[in-house]
Amino acid sequence: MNTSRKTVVADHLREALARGDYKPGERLPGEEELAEQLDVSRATARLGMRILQDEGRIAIRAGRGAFVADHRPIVHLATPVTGGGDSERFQAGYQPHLREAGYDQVRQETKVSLDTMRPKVAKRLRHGVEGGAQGDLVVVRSSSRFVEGGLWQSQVTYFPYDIAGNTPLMSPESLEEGVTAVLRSLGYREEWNWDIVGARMPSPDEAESFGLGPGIPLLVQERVTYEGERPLRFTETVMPANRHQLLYSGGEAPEELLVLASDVNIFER
Amino acid sequence: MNTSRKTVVADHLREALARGDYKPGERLPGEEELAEQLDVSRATARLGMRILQDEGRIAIRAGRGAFVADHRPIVHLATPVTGGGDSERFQAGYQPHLREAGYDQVRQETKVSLDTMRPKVAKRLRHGVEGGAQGDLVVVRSSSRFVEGGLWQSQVTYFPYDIAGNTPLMSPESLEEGVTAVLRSLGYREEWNWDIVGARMPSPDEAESFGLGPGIPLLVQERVTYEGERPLRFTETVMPANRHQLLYSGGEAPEELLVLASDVNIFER
DNA sequence: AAGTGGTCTAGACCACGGG
DNA sequence: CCGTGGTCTAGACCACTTC
Repeated sequence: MNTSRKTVVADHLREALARGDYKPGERLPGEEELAEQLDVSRATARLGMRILQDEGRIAIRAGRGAFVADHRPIVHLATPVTGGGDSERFQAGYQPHLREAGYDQVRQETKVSLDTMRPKVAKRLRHGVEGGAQGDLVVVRSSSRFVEGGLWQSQVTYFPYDIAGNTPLMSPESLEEGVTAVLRSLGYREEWNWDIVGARMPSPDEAESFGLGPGIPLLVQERVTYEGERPLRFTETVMPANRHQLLYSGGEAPEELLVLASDVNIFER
Repeated sequence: MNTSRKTVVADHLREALARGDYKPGERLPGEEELAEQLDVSRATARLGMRILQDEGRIAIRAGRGAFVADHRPIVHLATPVTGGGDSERFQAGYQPHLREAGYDQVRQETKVSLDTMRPKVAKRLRHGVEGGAQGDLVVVRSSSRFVEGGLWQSQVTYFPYDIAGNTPLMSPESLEEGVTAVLRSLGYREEWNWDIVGARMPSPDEAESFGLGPGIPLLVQERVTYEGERPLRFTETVMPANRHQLLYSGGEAPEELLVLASDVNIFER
């Protein structure tokens, strides 16, 4: 059994939270106060709080204090369009979806560049293509989505140059109709795809740009779409897991029940 | 710009790792040694290493030292069976899949209990059902999968009692044929489903049972399957993100390319 | 027993946020 | 300005691992 002093502090707080002594968003006792209450040094109280922070249960802000974390992830429909018109609620696009969830001030920045493939990209886009003349060139579209001024989600899409070169895909304008539609207008059909979903902790840069403290992982989704055996694009989406969840539906799901799913929260007990 | 001493330590290590000075699994300099090299107190060196640990880049083991983290997540095909026979490589089941990935000593423990629905469970299983006599009862199947002696993944499935009561689903034997097949033999068809995928940090209990240090999030997958509008089961799967990734395929994906996807690693740069 | 990380203290000073 | 967290030190002792 672990009865170190800092564990005592952490357990003390954890129990208080479980009891509901403090509501989400509410401020907790400060380091000094806790140290006195539990008769430990301030450093130890600090270490104890740090544990709760690493668990994602509280958010500590310098000069302000510690606050109960409030995770309300938004659900994104990730199921590819294969199934036809799935749910209008989600199909309408990213921004309306967010607005509906109560967020305002949604903004998007897109940058486009031309680059040679990193090994990681090559591994995903090279299949079924000879490494010909421009076989190493990719069009890179990087989009950052901001909500209420903060970075919300970032997405990078790589297209083989012979598909996207000198097309609307190279314009930094946002693609209102969606990538799939633009590709189709260029004569390519996204017939099928795979998604890989995983999670990891943010790098310092990522933590900084997303405004994340310790205890908040990133959800990472990689998607490659194909026409036949030919890869059309590789998209990597990175989003803080306290604000995002992915929804995959199988079969012909009635919209009403997808809406139910969109209300799910893995942080719920 | 952050130039605090502990940041210097962290950056020093991060650069060394990026340079490839230490390979995955290799031991790093100790706290004392680092402190001396960089002319900081041991406590500061410690804090610096802690940062790298929280990023999931190194694993620190008491009495041993710090080691470069080596994340090699296994890809699990999560796409529901809707599409028919997708890929034999994955369909064969969990254990062979793991064995193929080079792991031995795979074991599974299943416990079955009868319980009343928590609110979370009710929210997911109540739809399309009147809260009748036994409407609150659920059959709970908890499975823990162990690999090389350590907890690998844990899964809890809830069935409405009027579906699973007095059936093979209440036996703690593992269901060789899979839940879907057993349900079918009981006259239920899993016509469609939704999955919600998210990530969060482990609780102390979870960290303990999975053997996780700081810096490793959990991947959480929730799945509810339906026949028509009736929920048949709710499954929650929890797995350490450094060892698991989920694969969702859309369209009729050729097996060869799914195999390519199964080689993807989000930790790659 | 030696080596390495884990915990803890007391005290100092800095940095940020809000009156 | 004050309160709060952020960083850092020096030194002590404990617990676990390995030889």
